[in-house]
Amino acid sequence: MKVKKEIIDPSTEEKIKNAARKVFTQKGYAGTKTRDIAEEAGINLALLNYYFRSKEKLFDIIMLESFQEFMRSMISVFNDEKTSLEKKIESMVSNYIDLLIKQPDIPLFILSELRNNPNEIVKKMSLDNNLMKSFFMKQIQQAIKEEKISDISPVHFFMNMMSLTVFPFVASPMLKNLGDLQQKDFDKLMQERKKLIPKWIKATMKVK
Amino acid sequence: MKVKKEIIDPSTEEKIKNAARKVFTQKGYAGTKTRDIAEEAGINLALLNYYFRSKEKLFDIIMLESFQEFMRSMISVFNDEKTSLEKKIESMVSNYIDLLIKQPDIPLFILSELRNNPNEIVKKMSLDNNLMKSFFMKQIQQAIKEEKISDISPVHFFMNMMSLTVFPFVASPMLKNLGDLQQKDFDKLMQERKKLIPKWIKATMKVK
DNA sequence: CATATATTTAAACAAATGATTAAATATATT
DNA sequence: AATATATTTAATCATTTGTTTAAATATATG
Repeated sequence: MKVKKEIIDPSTEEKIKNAARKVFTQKGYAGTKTRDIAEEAGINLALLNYYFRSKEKLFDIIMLESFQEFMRSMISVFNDEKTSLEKKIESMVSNYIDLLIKQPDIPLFILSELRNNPNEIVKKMSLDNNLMKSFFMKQIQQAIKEEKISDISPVHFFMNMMSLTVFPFVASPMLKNLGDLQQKDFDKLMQERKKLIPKWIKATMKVK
Repeated sequence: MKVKKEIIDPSTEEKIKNAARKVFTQKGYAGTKTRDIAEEAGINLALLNYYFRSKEKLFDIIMLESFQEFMRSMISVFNDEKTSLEKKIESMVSNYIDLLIKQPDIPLFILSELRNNPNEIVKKMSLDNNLMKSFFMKQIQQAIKEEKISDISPVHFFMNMMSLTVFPFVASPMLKNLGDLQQKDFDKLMQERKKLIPKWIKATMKVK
């Protein structure tokens, strides 16, 4: 084992990461075999350990990246001091649905892995970006003060926004079955929700 | 291996099932080792196979029961022809939140296992209880016709109800971190939602 | 009580799985 | 070109893991 390579072949390393992202996301950490990743990447099994030392270290990298991607849309929007509360909700929902149509199984991957592991990554990310102290939360508190929206814990509104946006993707296998929907029908509903969810959120915010 | 026992000891069998339910729900199928279950149940490893033949068969039993429990609240409420649409929403949400406070990790268990397996159980259950043909859906369609609620696919309303109710539990590890909440705070919010969600749903139903 | 049947146990097996090794090949450096 | 370094490969290892076996113990039945 060399400590470090002076020159890396990005192609092989990337092939492994891409394969790992795909397989881990589909099957979870425990359900993924290193041989699955090697096969998916079209590389020799030993290369996985050569480039990433262990299954766990590779997983940590993939999880960190997935989590960052999942949070990125939110964070940039939340801390923008120029946009109104309404605009924030609109762009958050729209950004998320676009992301989720492209990568529908990121949330379930993150949430199901989080279940077991009080993951370091999440703790770190949460500290770095304390939601409760974001400009978004200040705007909600201000709107409550001005009696523009109802006096309910702002966390409810955040939960509602995430729930309405993310849950349909998390539950899509069940919802498709229960609702008798094809993928095409499902995607159409999700597109509709881009415009509907902001309206719904605003309506709920006025409920006493 | 005997084909069938004439007399079974319900105590041992139940111990295994209870342990299996706990471990499978926490760690998922792939993450669960038969030895984990045996240890949790306080029984000899071989008894698992003696009573249930294999890990997979035991899992199928647990999954079926969990799924049935998850659907039961919904189905009985949905097909009741005596209650109004409003009352249905209220009792559904309230039933679900009570269930989820007691068993918070059932939904994530079901959804994460469903991700891989286009499970037979779900297909069967869905056929038996076609949501789209339930009395609940007829009531929504009727309300749309009478212009009491907005003309949007009824599936949206169903999604919204499930999202607002179930998602906070599925995402609780993340929400607790992001929202800086203790378990106590979280439970309090969920109790508040029992009354809030029905109001929110009704508000969204009038959004054009 | 004697015998059959059911349950439990410790030990072992076979396959799967994460990781390593040493040799072979490719690539860079002088 | 010669040498050093990096990458790739096939084979192997050590553990883990689901399952089975055969013997021991408990329980029921006649």
